[in-house]
Amino acid sequence: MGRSTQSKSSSNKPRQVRDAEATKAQILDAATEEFAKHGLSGARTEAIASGSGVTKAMIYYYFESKEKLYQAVLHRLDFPINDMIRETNLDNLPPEEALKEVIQAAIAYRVQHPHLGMILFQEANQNQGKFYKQTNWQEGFEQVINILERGMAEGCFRSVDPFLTAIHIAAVCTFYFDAYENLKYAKPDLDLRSPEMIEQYTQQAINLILAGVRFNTQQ
Amino acid sequence: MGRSTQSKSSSNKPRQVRDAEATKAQILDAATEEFAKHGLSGARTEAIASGSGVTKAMIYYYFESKEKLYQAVLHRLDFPINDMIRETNLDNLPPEEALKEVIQAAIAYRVQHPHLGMILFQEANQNQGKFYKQTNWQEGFEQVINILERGMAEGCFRSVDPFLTAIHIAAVCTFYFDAYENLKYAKPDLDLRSPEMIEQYTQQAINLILAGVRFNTQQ
DNA sequence: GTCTATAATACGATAGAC
DNA sequence: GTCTATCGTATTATAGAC
Repeated sequence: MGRSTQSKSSSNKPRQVRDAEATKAQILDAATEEFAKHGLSGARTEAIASGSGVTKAMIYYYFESKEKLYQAVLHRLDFPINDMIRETNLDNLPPEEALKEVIQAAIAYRVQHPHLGMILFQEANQNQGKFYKQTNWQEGFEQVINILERGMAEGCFRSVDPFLTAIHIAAVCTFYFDAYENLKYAKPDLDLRSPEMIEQYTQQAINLILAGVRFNTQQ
Repeated sequence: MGRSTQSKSSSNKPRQVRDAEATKAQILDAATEEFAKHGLSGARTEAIASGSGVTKAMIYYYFESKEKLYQAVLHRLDFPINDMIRETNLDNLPPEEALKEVIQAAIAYRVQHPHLGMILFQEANQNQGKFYKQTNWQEGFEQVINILERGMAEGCFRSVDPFLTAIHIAAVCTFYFDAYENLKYAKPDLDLRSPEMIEQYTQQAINLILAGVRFNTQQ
């Protein structure tokens, strides 16, 4: 039957205000959420329109087509995290510290961009990463691999496969958010998105990964 | 424009063979793949029909509606892994061994059911776990938590939050498969689905998790 | 049990007024 | 820059022949 469009607390702001950048941003926000939920093919332009408080026609006015809008969403999510990671100047930190920083940054970014993970999964499974290729997500990945290799060379990390271990680290940083709606049923009394839980989750992730890669002779 | 239906190597078997169970199974197989890619709302009944080599009408004949078919798919994926885990009789194994067995079983199950992860993610994000609640996935989760608690009590695991650590273990066991289509671009020369890579991935996962939770005084 | 044909609606995209 | 109205097609679901 198709899902009920119409929904969402369609922002009842008086539109007709002619602010191009604001409108574009509203569309992108709503589109990000819609594409995360349903992927490129499953997303409904009407849902994006009502979610952003504008009409469908605006989407085509600014973005030409659903596919172009999708690419714009991907592109907007692309760079900030790499910048974040670059800023902390990881090469100057000892490998353990660098790894901790990356994990913290990745999780913090995920808190700010809750839809990122599902967008990437939709992209992988629906479009076989066709659009993903055009993005720069690889970069963050390479960073982690570098840290792992440096840690092994310096003797503070045990011998691991850096590529597979980087995948595992990415897994730990993203799964919590992507599976949230299912996980919440396991502990109905807990608010998994509260700052306290996120903080605990971050700590547990760091502890697990660092203990997992550390070369343990002493202690 | 919608995506191009029509596709898929529509099994050119001569139909009209009247084998109810076989037809149902074919529909469920194709539906599993389609729902994994597009979720409940995004899935196209025509794609499921052509993917299973029958007509749309058959889907409604056997499953009444798209939503009922979706629930049937979820239900079919539900039990086997819990059985698998139960069979190995984890309570009789030392915690480290038990954890290793669970990780191996989970990954092996994922190899056999490549669409499981995305189905669960779609379910979480598209339907807020509405249908997930009716399944028994919690059970496997509890098993891992039990092992972790037992390991801590016996002093072979360090002090971890068992719930969050179980989430991290689940993450490591599923992310590799769910992100496959994106990950493959990072190492184009590698076949991430080859038995050798899966074996390496499994070993790395076990090593990382065990090292991550082990209480390390010696060695 | 399986198919073809079709009804009813949903959806992507555009035209044209303001 | 924004809206309403609408076109053409895609899609769910059903009716009815075989």
